Amino acid sequence: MLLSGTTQYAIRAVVHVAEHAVDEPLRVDEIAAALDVPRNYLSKTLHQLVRAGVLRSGRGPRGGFQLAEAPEALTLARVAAPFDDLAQRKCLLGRATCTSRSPCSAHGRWEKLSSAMLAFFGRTTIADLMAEIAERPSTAPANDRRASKATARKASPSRARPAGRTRTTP
Amino acid sequence: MLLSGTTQYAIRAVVHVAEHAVDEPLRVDEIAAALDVPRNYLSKTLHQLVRAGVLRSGRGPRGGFQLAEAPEALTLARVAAPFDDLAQRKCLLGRATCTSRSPCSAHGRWEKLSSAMLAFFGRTTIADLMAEIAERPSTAPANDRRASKATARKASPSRARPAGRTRTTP
DNA sequence: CGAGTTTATCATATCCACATGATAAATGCA
DNA sequence: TGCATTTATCATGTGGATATGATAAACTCG
Repeated sequence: MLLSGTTQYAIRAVVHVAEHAVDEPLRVDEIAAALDVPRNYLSKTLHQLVRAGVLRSGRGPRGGFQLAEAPEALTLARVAAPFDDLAQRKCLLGRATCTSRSPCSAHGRWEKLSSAMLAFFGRTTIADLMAEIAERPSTAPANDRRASKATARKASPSRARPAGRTRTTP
Repeated sequence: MLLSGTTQYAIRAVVHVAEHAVDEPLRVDEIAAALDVPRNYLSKTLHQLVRAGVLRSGRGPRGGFQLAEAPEALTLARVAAPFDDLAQRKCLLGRATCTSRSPCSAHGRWEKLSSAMLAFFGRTTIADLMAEIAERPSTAPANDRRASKATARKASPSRARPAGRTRTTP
């Protein structure tokens, strides 16, 4: 795999949180069920994302996970960082020191692709991956305005919560 | 890592064989020493390459490993195939079925890069990675000329062989 | 043939990513 | 305050990639 399983969990989880934890935090159980991923393992993974400043968490009733920043600010590189050293892929043959000064035999040919990959992870954001759910072109917004999500407010809560007063980002 | 450690061994080993096993086969001990990888593990790895039709092997005195085909015919994809399912990297999030019909959230954005990667492995050959030793541009290429090594043809054989009659590809 | 050399293969060992289950700690609320 | 809820953490298990060491099988050559 290109990314470790844990990193894939992390990206999918953060996208899911970004999409569904708009009003109130989302609990691990819901995320794990939605992604079909082991609950306790995901819990640990999410906690690492909290420490990395990608998510925020709270315990007890009304606890759960939310984004710590706007999805447009969360690059895949940031989400993957705690689990995967992406820069390591710069050398195809795994040499720790593979520079243009001391290149491995594949260096010159691989360089362009590896830079493109790093750029991809550095530029693609969680918001980019949310696009397809957000899109709802009934009124046909021309290009990529996923802001239209605002119209479809509050996608049906998968599990009925006591439905207390809605807390809007305390 | 992008490629598994074993795959990296395999590529480096095949390049080494291509460069040094021109007259007579090369023994595992020499390859393992040159690459600084565990001998028996490499032996097993090389054997898989034999079964894959990348290398040829022989036992006993005058045994060892040679290329089974011209280095121009050996793509990285072929060398990596026994160890690594490169096509699996087509989906960033690891979904088995991730097509344009049923795409993961990253599909559209990742597609171009993943195809470029597959193309790279399908087109780059062992000969390409030998280039720097093979090249002998006595007419001075301006920058980055590590090719000057090439002038010192046939780097000293690390271990003296009985030096019998040279057998040229039977 | 028989001795020596070299790959092929087998039986284990080690390490790490991934996962599980139980318990602790924090939080909200009646 | 005390109970229910939810994350945090700990102890442990499992499987596969990576290695190791020993033995078997094939080959060369005197």
